[in-house]
Amino acid sequence: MKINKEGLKIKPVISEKNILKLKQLLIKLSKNIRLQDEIPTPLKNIMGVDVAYKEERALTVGVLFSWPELKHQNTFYRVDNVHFPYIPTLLSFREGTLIIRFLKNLPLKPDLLMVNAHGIAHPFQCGCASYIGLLTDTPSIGVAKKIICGELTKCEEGKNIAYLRFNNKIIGAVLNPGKRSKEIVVSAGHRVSLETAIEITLNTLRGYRLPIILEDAHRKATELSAEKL
DNA sequence: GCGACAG
DNA sequence: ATCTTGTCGC
Repeated sequence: MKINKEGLKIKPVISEKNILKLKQLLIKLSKNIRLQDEIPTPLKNIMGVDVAYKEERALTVGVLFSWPELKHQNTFYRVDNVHFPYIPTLLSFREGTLIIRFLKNLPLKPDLLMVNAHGIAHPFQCGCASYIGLLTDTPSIGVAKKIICGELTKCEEGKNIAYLRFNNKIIGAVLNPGKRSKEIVVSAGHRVSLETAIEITLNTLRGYRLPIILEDAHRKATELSAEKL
């Protein structure tokens, strides 16, 4: 049995009953999400966040980039024990909680957050990016590599984008639709419109699959976890 | 009832 | 996500 100064490192088993309650909580929280643009003007920076795991420990990273220059400004990180398992649709309670804890201990408050997860393009309309935005009252955008729910609308003529529809509402957009290996799914998290989320995502693509901000956050999370965990 | 299911 | 060799494609 693995033990450290923080106590027993055991992934808690979540009961079916509690899973249902958490799903209901997400549905309830989704009603507080605001989808109009409420970002600082002018927008000065964007922080990309990511988490790397090693056994039952997690290293959360935040990379701050200036906007619109997109220059790296700073890197912050924090180490925690993992307290929740990965359960499809409940990523918020595993990773979201870690990122929120990280953000609340930062010496600054980013203008906008970019998260490698879904925003409202989620079965309960409250993915990890929305959850983080709501609980920290910060504008947020979700960018994921796979669709978790919704159906693709027809790709507009000449455009490289298709919208995601779920429950008869447009919940997100897929860039590079078709080739599943390169597509990315963009959705509003909180206090940002889908149009703005798409525009910012498109303007942060630099030849990698994900926005440079998320690629950088992911790379630093991996590097730091190898060194610190 | 069955299958799908971000990181 | 993470564990990992060779391998397919631009």
